[in-house]
Amino acid sequence: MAEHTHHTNTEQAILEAAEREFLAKGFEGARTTSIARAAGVTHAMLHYYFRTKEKIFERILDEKMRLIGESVLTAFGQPGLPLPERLRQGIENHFDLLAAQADLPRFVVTEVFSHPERCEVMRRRIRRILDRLLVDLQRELDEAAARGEADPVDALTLLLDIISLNVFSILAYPLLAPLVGDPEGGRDRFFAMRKAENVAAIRKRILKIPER
Amino acid sequence: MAEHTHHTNTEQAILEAAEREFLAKGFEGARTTSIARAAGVTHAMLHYYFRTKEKIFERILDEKMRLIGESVLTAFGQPGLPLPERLRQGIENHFDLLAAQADLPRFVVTEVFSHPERCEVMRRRIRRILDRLLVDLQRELDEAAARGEADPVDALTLLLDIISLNVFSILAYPLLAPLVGDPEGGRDRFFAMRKAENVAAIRKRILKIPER
DNA sequence: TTTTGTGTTAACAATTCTGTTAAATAATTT
DNA sequence: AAATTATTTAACAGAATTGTTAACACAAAA
Repeated sequence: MAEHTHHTNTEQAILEAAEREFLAKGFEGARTTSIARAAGVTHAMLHYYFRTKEKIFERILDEKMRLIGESVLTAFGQPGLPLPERLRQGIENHFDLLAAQADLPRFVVTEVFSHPERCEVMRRRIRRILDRLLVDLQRELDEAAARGEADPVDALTLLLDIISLNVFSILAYPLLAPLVGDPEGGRDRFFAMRKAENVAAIRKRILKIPER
Repeated sequence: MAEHTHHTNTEQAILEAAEREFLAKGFEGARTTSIARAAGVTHAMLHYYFRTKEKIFERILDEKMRLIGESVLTAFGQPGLPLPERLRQGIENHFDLLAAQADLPRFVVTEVFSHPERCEVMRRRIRRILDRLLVDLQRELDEAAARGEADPVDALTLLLDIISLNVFSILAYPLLAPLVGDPEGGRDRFFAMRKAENVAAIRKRILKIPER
């Protein structure tokens, strides 16, 4: 039998089990009894610490929404490098952050994108982050364009391109992996390929069109 | 009251209601009673025509998986055009097909990506479609590269780039729309912008790097 | 007209799931 | 130590959900 007494932190155990359950099955699919079992506590404990299933879910969802937003900021918010290098690093960081939590994008899609009210919450977070990022990035893009080193591009557009490429790569991995590479090289190989491609695609996106 | 007798096609009514319910709420979230109510039939009729909730769901899911795969094929499977034009048309067709069924990508993500066995089914469909497409497309890409009109690119890689950009645009629309354009121009404006950007990005992806 | 088979209804059975409660146990304070 | 507070348990209540069944209606065939 597992330790059943004196969880110095029952609350934490519940949260961790809940995170796994909700990420794997979504809100509707998750079962509170299953969470309790996985946490090694009685079913009633869930209602003692958090009143309802919804309350537990909100804790998890909030944390994950924060993480998704944060990943964009920490990936791209490093000024001081030359533009191509900054972009390359940003894309790779962003990709790696997502790859480290590969079930996160699917969770956000299923739980946020379909619920307008949750979209609103997420949107406010994103807005704050973009406000910090875009001005800066746009300036760099404009400067590079002025120097004739790059085509003029809208910063938000470019960022959406990056996020599209990265998120879809992670999201669709279970579907795509066997299509692209060897079956046993697997995950790492696939991720390496897609990461490189996403960098290459964005590099070219800002490339100055050669005059004839 | 609605017509309650002699539905010449009760089965169809159930399927249509089920499609709406499953697409909106997913398998776990969907309620058979809710489907019955929406179809205007008794709850027991669902079990008369289809034995279980699962059976109804499979019907819908199969149809939708087919549609997603088909959209790629019908969009890109039109040879005989010059490469850049063929790509532009392919991307736009694919985008439009998805936009016409905007809740489809989310449905596939929630219901397929998280279930390995469903992934396997979907993968076989995709494989068949790609086999028909890729050889042809790769040849065109190679020819263009040989003529010095384009950089050499792997066809599957390019196709994944396109699908990433298009799918994410549709998928994340509820989240992104207010971030990008005016609030009232809304959906059409957002879609038009993203579609144009995706074409532009892929165009540049195959662009030949200018020699200095 | 009787029979037969399909479609339909209403009520119900069985399960599952969330949330509650009262009592027991441990920890903390006084 | 006594009292108070916090945590845990076990049993249960209530609701919702899927699936079943027996009776019924109606059409077409025999």
